[in-house]
Amino acid sequence: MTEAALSKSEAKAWERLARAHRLMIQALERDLKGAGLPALAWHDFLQVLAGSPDQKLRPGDIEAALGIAQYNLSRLIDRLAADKLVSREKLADDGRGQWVALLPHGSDLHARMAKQVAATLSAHFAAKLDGDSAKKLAKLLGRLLPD
Amino acid sequence: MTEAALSKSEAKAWERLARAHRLMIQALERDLKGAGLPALAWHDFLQVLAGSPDQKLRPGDIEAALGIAQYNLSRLIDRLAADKLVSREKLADDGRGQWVALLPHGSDLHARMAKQVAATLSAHFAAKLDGDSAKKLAKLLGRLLPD
DNA sequence: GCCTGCTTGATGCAGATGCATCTTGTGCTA
DNA sequence: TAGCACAAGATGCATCTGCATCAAGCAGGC
Repeated sequence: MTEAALSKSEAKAWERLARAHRLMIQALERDLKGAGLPALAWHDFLQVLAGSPDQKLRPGDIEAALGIAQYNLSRLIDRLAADKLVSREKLADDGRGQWVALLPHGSDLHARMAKQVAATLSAHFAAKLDGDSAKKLAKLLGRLLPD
Repeated sequence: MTEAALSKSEAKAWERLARAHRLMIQALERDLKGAGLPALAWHDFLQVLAGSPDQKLRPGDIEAALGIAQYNLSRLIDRLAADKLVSREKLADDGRGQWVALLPHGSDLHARMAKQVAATLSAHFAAKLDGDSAKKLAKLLGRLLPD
């Protein structure tokens, strides 16, 4: 950190990115709650599991996919498991590890949540991006990501 | 919420937006902590105050500017006030209201935090946007915001 | 086999957030 | 001016997050 001049447009881009993100998150949480569904974090978690080949993953993989902390994930699994949405299965060949597997009830819930999330994204996000704006936006945002 | 089909690029745009935001927030919090500075929320709060004409604002204005909840802001002010960064001043003409005013110590802290935030944004955000990408990105994101 | 170090996941505790509700003060209206 | 609705903030309580640390299992060298 020697000198760190941010141009006007760079500062504005970050400001708007943060603001757009906050507004969308608020809309998503509001609509989920309005539909009597759990918080967005549960959707994201279930989504990752549902998208995996065998409907089950190691905690470390979920952690990486969601970008959340280990201790945080551990307790998130606790809560989902308490609701019979997922199950923990001990690994056969490594006594430390476990699989987190999606249960039918969890699959159901994911479907309902995904539908609501898609509806909110459609109404408050996609609807504001005409033509190929979404594609352009995705491309620009891609530069900010690793790889 | 009848039918809510999201196109591939729309879904990808949102996914990347969320991911880029998360990574930047993590970098910002990490670097602030590494520099022995408070959390990003304090920076944003101080920033709003520092940018106001008289270095003081009504809680409602801060709430709107930051997009955070009233009860949340109330306690955030508690913490900043406890550190002598801001002061609460009773309104003369309305016994319910108050001004939240920036104190010298708060102004100092804001300057240091802003410097660190700019450094992190510069290194992890701006550095990845060449040419007029930042401007294009800001423009696209602008469509997602109200007004 | 046994010590050492590493990996996986859990947990006690403090701080932050969300939610509902309460308190205090204003202004309007009858 | 008494009553009532409404606005501005604060607060009790439950949940969630962050941090440090811990327990259990594994792997490698000796």
